[in-house]
Amino acid sequence: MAQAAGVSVATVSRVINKIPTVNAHLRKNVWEAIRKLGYVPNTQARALVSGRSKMLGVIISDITNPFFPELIQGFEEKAVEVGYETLIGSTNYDLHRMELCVQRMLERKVEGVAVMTFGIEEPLLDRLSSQGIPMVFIDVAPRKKNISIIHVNYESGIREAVQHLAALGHRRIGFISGPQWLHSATARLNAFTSATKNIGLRTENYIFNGDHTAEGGKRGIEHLLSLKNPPTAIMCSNDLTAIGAMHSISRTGLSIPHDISLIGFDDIQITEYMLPPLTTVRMSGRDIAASAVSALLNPGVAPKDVETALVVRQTTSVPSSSRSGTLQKVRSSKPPKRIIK
Amino acid sequence: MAQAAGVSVATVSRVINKIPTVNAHLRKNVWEAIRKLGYVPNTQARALVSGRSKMLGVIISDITNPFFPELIQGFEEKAVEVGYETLIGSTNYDLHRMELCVQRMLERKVEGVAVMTFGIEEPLLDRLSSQGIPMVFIDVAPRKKNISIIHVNYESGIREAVQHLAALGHRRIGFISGPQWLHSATARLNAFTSATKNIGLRTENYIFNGDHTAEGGKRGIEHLLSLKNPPTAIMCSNDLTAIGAMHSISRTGLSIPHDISLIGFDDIQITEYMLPPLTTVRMSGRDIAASAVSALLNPGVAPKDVETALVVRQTTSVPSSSRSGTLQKVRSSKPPKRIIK
DNA sequence: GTGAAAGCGCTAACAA
DNA sequence: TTGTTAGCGCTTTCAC
Repeated sequence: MAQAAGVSVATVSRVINKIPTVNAHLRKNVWEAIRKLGYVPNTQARALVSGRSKMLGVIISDITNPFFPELIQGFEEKAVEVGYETLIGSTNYDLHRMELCVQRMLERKVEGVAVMTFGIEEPLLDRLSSQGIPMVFIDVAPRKKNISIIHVNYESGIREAVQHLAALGHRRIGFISGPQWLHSATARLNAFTSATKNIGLRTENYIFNGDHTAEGGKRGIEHLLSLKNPPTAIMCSNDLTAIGAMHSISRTGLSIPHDISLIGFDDIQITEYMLPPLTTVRMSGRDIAASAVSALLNPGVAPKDVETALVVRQTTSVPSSSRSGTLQKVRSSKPPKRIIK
Repeated sequence: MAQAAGVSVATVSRVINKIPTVNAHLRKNVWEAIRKLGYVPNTQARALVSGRSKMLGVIISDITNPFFPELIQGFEEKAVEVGYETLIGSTNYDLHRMELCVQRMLERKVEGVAVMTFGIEEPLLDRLSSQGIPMVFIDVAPRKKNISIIHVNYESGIREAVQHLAALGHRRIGFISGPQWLHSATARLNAFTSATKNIGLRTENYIFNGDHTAEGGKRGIEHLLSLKNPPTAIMCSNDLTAIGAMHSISRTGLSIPHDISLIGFDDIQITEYMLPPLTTVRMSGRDIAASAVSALLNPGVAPKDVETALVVRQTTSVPSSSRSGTLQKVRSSKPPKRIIK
């Protein structure tokens, strides 16, 4: 290659790395030879000598969790943008696979690891940490050098959602939570509690402990609707829960949003295709991914928080009690059936 | 590292690569030193000297297509299983990004590329091909050395679906197709046509040209239901289309499956969460991924076909016309509303 | 069975 | 400004 252009390998290297001190003429020759020979620099060799692999790792847990695809795609896109490759590892909650992931990351000499799984074993973390590899976590992480944390602002979106419901006239708002050991779940519950308290609503009896599955959503609905004075609106700690809730509600013959309003959390892709499309609080996987990439590349600076926001679709409306009341006359209790043609 | 174990680097190499001709005693020493020092072999260096990167590339097009996550996850899993890393490139239908993807794959010296996007420019393909890099495509590909093709058996699943509908008593079955330039779409349409013809059904007037989007599904329904003698069951070329169809149908006041049966294709994750859960033909992204990985690793042998199969959920039932007829008394036209407690 | 040494394709010092 | 050279961490001959 070098001789094809009539120069030394060093010059080729300089041209490729766009070192400005190269004679314009030679530079042109080199580029031509590169094109003619279809030459492609060997990243392995560059990595070996420079000590920089130009790779970033992401570790995720549950591959069936519909939140992750957006996260991964966002990560990959952002990484490519700044010249990095992405190594994906999925642990599927399996400790052994988690170990393998860490090992792979170490072997490939990644320059940073985003741990998007919930929890990682200390010893594994230490292996990464002791190599000085920057890491980034969501919400919580052991305090260590070169570990940064992306904080998600659950409050903003959930407050918006609560206020949206309150503005619609709802006073009895229920909440189906996620598992209590999950930080992001308790944070959402807390955000809900304080948002409702702030506007003078009491919700103690309207909280059901779910588990972030559709099944949990179903159970939550069964419980909440069996109350003597059931809530007229229900928020769910994630979209999967809300979807389970939708199924359960529709099976009772009640209609959404007419008889009961529903709000999810996450805004996974499915939600807009639900019937009716689910109103939810958006937590952007892309934002988290972007924040993660820049956190890994700038280990010193604190990553910026990720905001959440209400996305109003069609599962919320005024409570049915107020519909027949004097205040509002919204529409007949069911839209008339319309047969095409 | 080598001196820590009191041996030469060559011996360490032999131990790590499990060359059997190493003294058991020394071997033990080496492993101990490895553990004690937390030594991790440098993959870049190994790749450089061995000429084998142990990486495989996947190129996908539309990152919002819900079919891909399963594909990618399956690929990654399978690749890790056989000791390979996965490089993902998403083109988003952008030619320039496709070029970048190919360039990245070349630079990282991947040992194979699965092109899961629909279409790739010849010159790009040649760059890969001229390096002797094995490639794998779905359904169609230029005939070249080291290019293999995974054939999807669309017929089997679609035939099953048609027969399922016919067995239920449907005689007027519609089809909302995908875009005609897409091979996988025309293959599905052909499979449908021949499956219906085989059992003596005429469907010429019941075929609508969709585009594999929910929007296309909506338009398809509007057209098909406006026919003088509308179909009692409709199959869709993919799940997104079926989801659009569901929305459209429900908006007319008709109910699924009571008034009209619906079947999708792909079995993306969303489908089981639809209301009601969508009956569909499963094309496993995992199977395709697994087949792709082994095709790349064994460029000689033809990869095995991927089968499709009907997954019966709740969007199909006997046609409403036969319900009130003499042949069948299935159930009252609507399940009675049941209020919990 | 083990070690010494060459060299994979590059980059970065140093010379010229 | 350009070329020469050492060496990144490993595998693989080739001696021993």
